[in-house]
Parts: sequence; C-alpha cells; structure tokens
Amino acid sequence: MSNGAETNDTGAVDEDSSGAADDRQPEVEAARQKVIGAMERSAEVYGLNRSYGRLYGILYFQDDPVSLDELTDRSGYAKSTVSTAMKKLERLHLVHRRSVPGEGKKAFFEAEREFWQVIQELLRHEVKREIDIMTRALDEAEQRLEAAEDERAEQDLEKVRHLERMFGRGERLVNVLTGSSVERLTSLLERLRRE
Amino acid sequence: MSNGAETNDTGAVDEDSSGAADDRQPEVEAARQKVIGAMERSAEVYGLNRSYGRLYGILYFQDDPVSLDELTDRSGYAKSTVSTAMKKLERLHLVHRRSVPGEGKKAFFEAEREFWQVIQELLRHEVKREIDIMTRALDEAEQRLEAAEDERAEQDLEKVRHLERMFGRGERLVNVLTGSSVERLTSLLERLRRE
DNA sequence: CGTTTTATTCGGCATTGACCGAATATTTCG
DNA sequence: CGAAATATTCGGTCAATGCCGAATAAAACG
Repeated sequence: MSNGAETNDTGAVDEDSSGAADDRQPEVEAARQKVIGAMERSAEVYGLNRSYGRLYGILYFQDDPVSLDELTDRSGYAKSTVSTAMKKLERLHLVHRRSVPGEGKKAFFEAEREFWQVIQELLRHEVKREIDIMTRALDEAEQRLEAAEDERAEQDLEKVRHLERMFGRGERLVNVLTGSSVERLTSLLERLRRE
Repeated sequence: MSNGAETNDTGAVDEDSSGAADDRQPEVEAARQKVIGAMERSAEVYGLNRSYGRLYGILYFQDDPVSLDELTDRSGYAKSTVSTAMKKLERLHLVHRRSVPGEGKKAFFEAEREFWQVIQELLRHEVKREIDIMTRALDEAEQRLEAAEDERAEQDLEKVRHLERMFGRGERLVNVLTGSSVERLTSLLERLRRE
C-alpha cells in the first residue's frame, strides 16, 4: 500500500542512457507521475489492475529494456508480483520480453509503445477467438432450432440469425483491421473524416 | 451457485407472446441455453460478470419487456442482485428500462439487440471520457516538461508527445465512429474489404 | 557437475466483490 | 393521506483476487 509516493524512494538507481539519477528534477518526475497515474486509471477502467497500468507506465518511460529487479525497485511491488504481472502484460501484447546478450538468464522488458499494434494483436487473438466460440454456439443453436418445428422455435431462430449476422460483420471488421498496416488505416481514417 | 441447470425450475412461468410455457420443447430450450452460455462466457472475457451475460441473454430472447420479478424467477438470482445488475447493464447501454402504462411502478427491461448501438454509446461516453482524462494529464505533463530545461525532460517530452498523437488519433476515430449511422459504416466496411 | 544467479511457483494473509435476505425507500392507487 | 406494491439499499457471508515472502525451479557459468 501507499504506492503513490514511494516510487523512487530507493535513491540512486542507475539510469539508462543519460546516466543521471532520475529523481533529481522534481518537475520531470512530477510530469512522469502524472502520466503514469493516468495510465493506472485507464488500466482500471479497462478491466485490468492498477498495478499493471503502473508497471506499464514505468516501462513506457524507460528507453532501454528494464530488468525484473529494477522493475521491482521502481514499482515497489514484490518480485513475485512483478513476475506474474509481466506474464499477463505480455499476453496482452503490452510489453515484450527481451534477453540481453551479456546478461545471462536475466530477463528484460520493454513497453510496446504503438497502441495500434497492441490492439491489432488483441483483435487477432482474443477477440477473434471469442467470435469463433460464439459463432460455433450460434451454429449449433441454429441447427437445433431448424430441426424443431415450433412457433417458439421460429422466433428464437430469428434472433439467433440476427446474432449471426452481427457477429459475421464483427468478424469481417476484425479481418480488415488486422489485415491492414497502421499507415493504411490512418490514411483511411483521414479520408473518412473528410467525406 | 449451480446456476447452469436451474434456470426454469420454477415450472409454469407465464410466457410473453406465444402464451405457452417455454420449457416444453427441450430442443428449443437447449438452443437458448447454448447461446446464453456463450454470452455468459463473453461477458466474463470482456471484464463483466457471468451473471450479466446470463441476464442479458434471458432478456435477449424475450420479445416483450420483462419485469424485475420475472427476471428474478428466470435467472435464479435474488431480486437485489438483479436490480443492481440491471443498473449496471443500463449504464453499459445493453438494456433499456421501460415502464408499462397499466403496470404502476413496475419496471420492465428489454435488451438492446443492436450491438453497434451499444458500442457507439460506449465510445461516446466511457471511452471518450477516458481519452479526455488522459489528454488532460498529457497536456499538464507536457507543460511541466517544456518548462524544465533538462536533457531528461527532452526524452520524456518526446514520449509524452507520442502519446498525445496516439490519443489524438483515437479521439478522431471515436468521433468518426460515433458520428456515422450503422448503415453508412457497414457500407464503408464493405467498400474497405473490396479495395 | 556444483554453484550462483535469476525467475517462477506456492501458501497465506488481507482486501475486494458477488450474492443473498432483510430492512428501507419510493411510487402508485384507493 | 394511508395502504399496497415495488424497487433499492444495506449488512453480512463466502469466494475470488492481489499481493507478499519463502520455497522451488530453471538457467548460466566456472
């Protein structure tokens, strides 16, 4: 607990590129914390844990990959907590695990900073899988309902088919979104806005 | 607990339009349960509770608005649970609260069956609000960093601006999506696929 | 192959959240 | 306005989750 203020209480942590400790300039640190705080909030809203937002935020501002130990220092969480959090963040494609040549087994992490990339991966894997499962359930339900000749069955059938149409559209949308490059999609968006 | 099988254990619940009890045709009921089960799963995946998926599913298959008491019967949950669940589902724009003329205070609910509608409302309210909050945090961070003349600040500034660009795009996307009718967007999607 | 370094898993505690039934508030109707 | 019908809130219980530190496993190194 009391995680808000103790982020850099360990004092002289060696810094990545500029070489200086990063709690020197209080304004810079305040700016970072502002953004990281917003990320924590976002994480919470989108169904994740605040800690994930925090950890992602820490990574976001580091130029070079960060080791597990350094992350535990910077975040204030226990190593085990960070380890499991990293596993989840990796599954969400929000961070990447790196290994650094001279550093043995040590694991390093870096933030994926292109959100569109993250969204695409999520669509490709999680969302697509959900659509597939739903589609299978709908198909099976449709077959059962077609077999049963019943007034009740007719009404349900209509509703099931409505769902099938919507999920079909969803699937096509996902295909388009995951099949295009970021550039193509942004230019498309621009065109859209002007039309 | 044991929610899977006890949905219609109360026997003769009066049925809406067709007039017949709906656990007569086991095939029809099985089809429904298949779909409702998939909805429960989906709810879970998208960060909601299984019970919400279940309640939505029950509503989805009813032609006419359903009262709280009937929902309680059909779902097996306590009235208080259903009440709070409905409040949340309303906030998510997944169900609408209706009042029926002759029925006094009694509240009725019906499912919003057009998912795109749901998504648009969600974008318009929740997502937009999140984007706004993040944007404010980023602006403030940017100002602080512009004030501090520091090598460190430069690097952070770059990253903050990167976030601002991404969220700016996100906002424009949300605007386009919420500003267009379903028809326009589906036809657009079709065009997109063919290009 | 043992030792060292590092990551992961596990058991346990504290917090949170879901759900319930009872109590309370609100609305409608006579 | 009082009584009846209905919805909501509240306190409590149980399960799930987050987080920790210790124990274990896995990998790299000499």
